[in-house]
Amino acid sequence: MSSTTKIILVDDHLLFREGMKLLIETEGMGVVIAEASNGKVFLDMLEPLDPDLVLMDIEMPDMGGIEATEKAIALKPALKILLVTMLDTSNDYAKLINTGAMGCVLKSVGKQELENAIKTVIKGESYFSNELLRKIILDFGKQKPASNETPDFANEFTEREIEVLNFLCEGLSVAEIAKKINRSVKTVEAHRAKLLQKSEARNTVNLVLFAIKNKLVKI
Amino acid sequence: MSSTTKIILVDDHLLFREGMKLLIETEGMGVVIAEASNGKVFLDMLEPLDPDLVLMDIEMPDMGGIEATEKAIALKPALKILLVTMLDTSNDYAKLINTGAMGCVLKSVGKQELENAIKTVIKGESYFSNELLRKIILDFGKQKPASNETPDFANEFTEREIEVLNFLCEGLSVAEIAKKINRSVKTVEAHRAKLLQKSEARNTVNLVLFAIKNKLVKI
DNA sequence: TCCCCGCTTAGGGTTTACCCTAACTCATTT
DNA sequence: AAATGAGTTAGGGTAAACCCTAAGCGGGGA
Repeated sequence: MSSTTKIILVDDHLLFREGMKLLIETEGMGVVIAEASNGKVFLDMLEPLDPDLVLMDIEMPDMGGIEATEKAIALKPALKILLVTMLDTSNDYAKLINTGAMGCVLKSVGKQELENAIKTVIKGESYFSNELLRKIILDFGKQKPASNETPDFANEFTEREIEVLNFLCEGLSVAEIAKKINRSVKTVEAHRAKLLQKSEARNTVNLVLFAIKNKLVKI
Repeated sequence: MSSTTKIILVDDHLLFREGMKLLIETEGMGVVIAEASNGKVFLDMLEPLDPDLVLMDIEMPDMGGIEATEKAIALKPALKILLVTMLDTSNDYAKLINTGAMGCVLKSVGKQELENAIKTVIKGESYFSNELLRKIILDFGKQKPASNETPDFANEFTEREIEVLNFLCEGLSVAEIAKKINRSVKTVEAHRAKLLQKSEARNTVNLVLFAIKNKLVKI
């Protein structure tokens, strides 16, 4: 990799590609050997051209950067792809991490950071813009507390039913639960029957799966 | 919050607390109104002292920073906590995000970044060190593909057993499974019995919970 | 080649789960 | 005061789950 880095640009905006090409080549970051206007065009040129690095936009017609990256990595696992994206609210940024891309920078980065990102990725290390990292972390953080909140279903069950449901989800038998809450086996069975009815489950396994899927219990 | 920021330091190393206190007060970031050597001591002083900000270490004896943060936030949801940690491999950094802490910085940060972090958190925004963000993202990225791989337990079960296990985890009864795979009810029951034995589960619910916890099935 | 062992298959018998019904309590309504 | 309705309690009977035993099949080793 001591020779010039061979780069393919993938972006649906010609102007952006031209600007990037000029920036990359005047700053000596590498040489742009090809350009593609979407993921499909890029995948067709991947085999013959064998680039060192791909700068890939995410929002593109026909095939976006996420899908194109996944398919390209499936073909060439060692290929280094640096995603380039705008920071808006429409994307699921956490998804970027698992595409196989070695990094992701914002379109708003300066040439210094872009050069840094390219060098880092070429070295085989990953590079993600700090702003992007922060956004992913915050999104990630917001999801969890939301899922910790009591879902709608919780209102549909009585206290006893929830108590029994929790024991059932720990794997206890009805007899064991009856002993724990000092009630007859038949009573606990009745509570479970109510739970089955309300959750439209056909048996205890379905009930437990229902509770897990609706996050009524912690496992 | 226009007056001086009241800060509690929580760290088991006296020297670190003294250094931090000196740094905070000479740089005018706030005033350290109390110090605690672990999470328990801190929680006892939280109610009477009512701090604006808590600088909390993670690795501490008796009660660590993660648990202390969760308990403190449960008591005072608006409390601003800035975690301070070393960047090593033993921590599950992704866990930090859901503690309720408003931020996390590394012990290696300079006074400029610390001041920045404190001001950001006091404003009500979150602040996480870039190095830490990067580590979390990388861990997060590594986990996903790993969890898609077949776990160790998978080798312990035969093909038929795995087939039956998957149906059981969908909530099907033994009779339904027997019909699906064109075998006698007794045969399917025998497979389930083997599964129960191998997973040391006492009943089907426990077996399903075992499979879910060990990621043997997708739910 | 024969033996051994694990997988798959299945039956008999006991325990538990599941369904239907129903009494009692208590808060709310008429 | 009587009626209503939901929650908790529990029994009786049937279906399913669960445990023990065992035969047939097929691959690997003495």
